Amino acid sequence: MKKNTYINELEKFAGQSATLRGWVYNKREGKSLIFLILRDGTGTCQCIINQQDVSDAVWQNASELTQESSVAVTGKVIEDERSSSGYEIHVTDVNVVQIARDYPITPKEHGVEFLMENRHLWLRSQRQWAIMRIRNEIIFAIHTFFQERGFIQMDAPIFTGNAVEGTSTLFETNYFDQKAYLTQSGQLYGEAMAMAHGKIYTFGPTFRAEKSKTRRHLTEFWMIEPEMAYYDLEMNMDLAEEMMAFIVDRVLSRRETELASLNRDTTALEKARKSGYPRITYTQAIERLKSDEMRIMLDEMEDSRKQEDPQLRQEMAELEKEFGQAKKGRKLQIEKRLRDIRVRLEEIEEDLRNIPVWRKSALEKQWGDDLGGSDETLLTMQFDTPIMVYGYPAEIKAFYMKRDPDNDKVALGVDMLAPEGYGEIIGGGQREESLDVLLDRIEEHELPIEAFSWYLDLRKFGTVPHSGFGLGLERTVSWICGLKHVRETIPFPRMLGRLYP
RNA sequence: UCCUCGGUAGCUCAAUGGCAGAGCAUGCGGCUGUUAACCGCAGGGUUGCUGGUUCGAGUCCAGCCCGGGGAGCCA
Repeated sequence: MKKNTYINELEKFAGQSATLRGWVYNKREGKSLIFLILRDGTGTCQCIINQQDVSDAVWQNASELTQESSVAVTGKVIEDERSSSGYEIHVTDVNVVQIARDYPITPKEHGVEFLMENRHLWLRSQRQWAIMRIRNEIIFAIHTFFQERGFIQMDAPIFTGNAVEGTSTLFETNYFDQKAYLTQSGQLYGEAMAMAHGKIYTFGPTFRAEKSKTRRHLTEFWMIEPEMAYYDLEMNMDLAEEMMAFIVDRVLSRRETELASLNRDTTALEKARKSGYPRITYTQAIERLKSDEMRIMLDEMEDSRKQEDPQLRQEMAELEKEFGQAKKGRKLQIEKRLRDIRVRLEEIEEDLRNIPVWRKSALEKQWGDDLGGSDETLLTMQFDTPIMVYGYPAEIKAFYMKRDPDNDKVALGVDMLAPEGYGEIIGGGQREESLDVLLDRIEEHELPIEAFSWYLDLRKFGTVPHSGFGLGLERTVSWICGLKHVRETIPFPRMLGRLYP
């Protein structure tokens, strides 16, 4: 096959003839002109077929093309503002590879259920394309960040013999007639690997069998877990925020086009591209939640939703009145706006139901309670960058977390919370390095000590202070892309009730 | 598991308990350097399933199935 020319390198071929191979994204047809929007994986480009410039056979080929038909198009590359890529092809030849019949995803609007059933095809659309390229950039940034700092990537096993923290619900499998679980965290293995290499990170899938149906949950998601010997909590937090700032900076500088095509407001991201995120203790977080300022913020939220509702309803009534005598184009506009208003009204209704619950959860919070999703959202609303909350009550944290030497009730754990309501994207902390303390903790948590024999060896043979954290890839992608749901951040999401495609 | 909203044409959605509709998509015809192109015509329905109330059910009631959002739990 002749060498391909890709749409994202068309500027090199300006004025020359080139052959693009790809798929028909859309087609507009006239009497003697066909406008083809071709996509090839690197971008989209408008191709113009003028009946006067091509043979009858080529014209015939072009008119038979349908959405998502595969095709090779040859023509002259011309700079033109009217094309999405800045260049267009004045076509001289069209070679059809396959004509696609009845492609289900039209360039119109579709519902979530339909799109999820067609995820294998949905991935081809502009928006999903942009998200996957940003996901890739984030993955590349993570590897670059750690590799440049001397971290070794080592992966933890996916089959494990025991439930690590004893709390989560895990997927159980039959491992040659023995019970095995799909990993919920590679951390304990990460600790072993850090004792061999100093600084390591794992990058792999993680599984949770919890029946969570929310925009932040998947049953299978990817987690990055660095683990470092001779690192305390503060060094751990420094690393976490440097990594996050590095990721954000990379995406902002290298995926501008993709962010723009997602309509992502980058002003919020700009503030996160440099490290120095606010750090507050768990105790300060509780104080904030119980404060007068929080109560006022919630009251204001409630009032603004209550005001917005009648305004939207009035606008809706006016639009519906106008609809009858509106022209076609205006009708489409009105329908779009009406849909947006309905979605917003549902959100308002839900917020108004939830705000009293959030208020109760926040204002009645006691030291020792865990922070819920709404508490995290309320806290992050007071900042415009990610924040780190550290020093949690030891009782609500895992057995391996080291306690504050100055306060036995406090564990040296840290969570990073993303702004704009995206919630926890990092969870981690300093690990307990003392054998005797760990033995006590395992007993307190009533965990089977046999399963942790190898883990305890790490404390017997040259134990050192060490720390690490877990970064949730999909939540990070979701925040950076400004998405409403993590299901769009992974090619084939696995969620409650979703195993196809 | 619980709370909450929903399921009508291939898709997105309308329809006071009273003749099931529109736009898009598809097919045919027309028109245009078009940008979700536009204009005309046509085909397209077990209103998620089962039962009940009623002269009459897409609409009301009960149960079930499927989906959205949230709680708990978490990244």
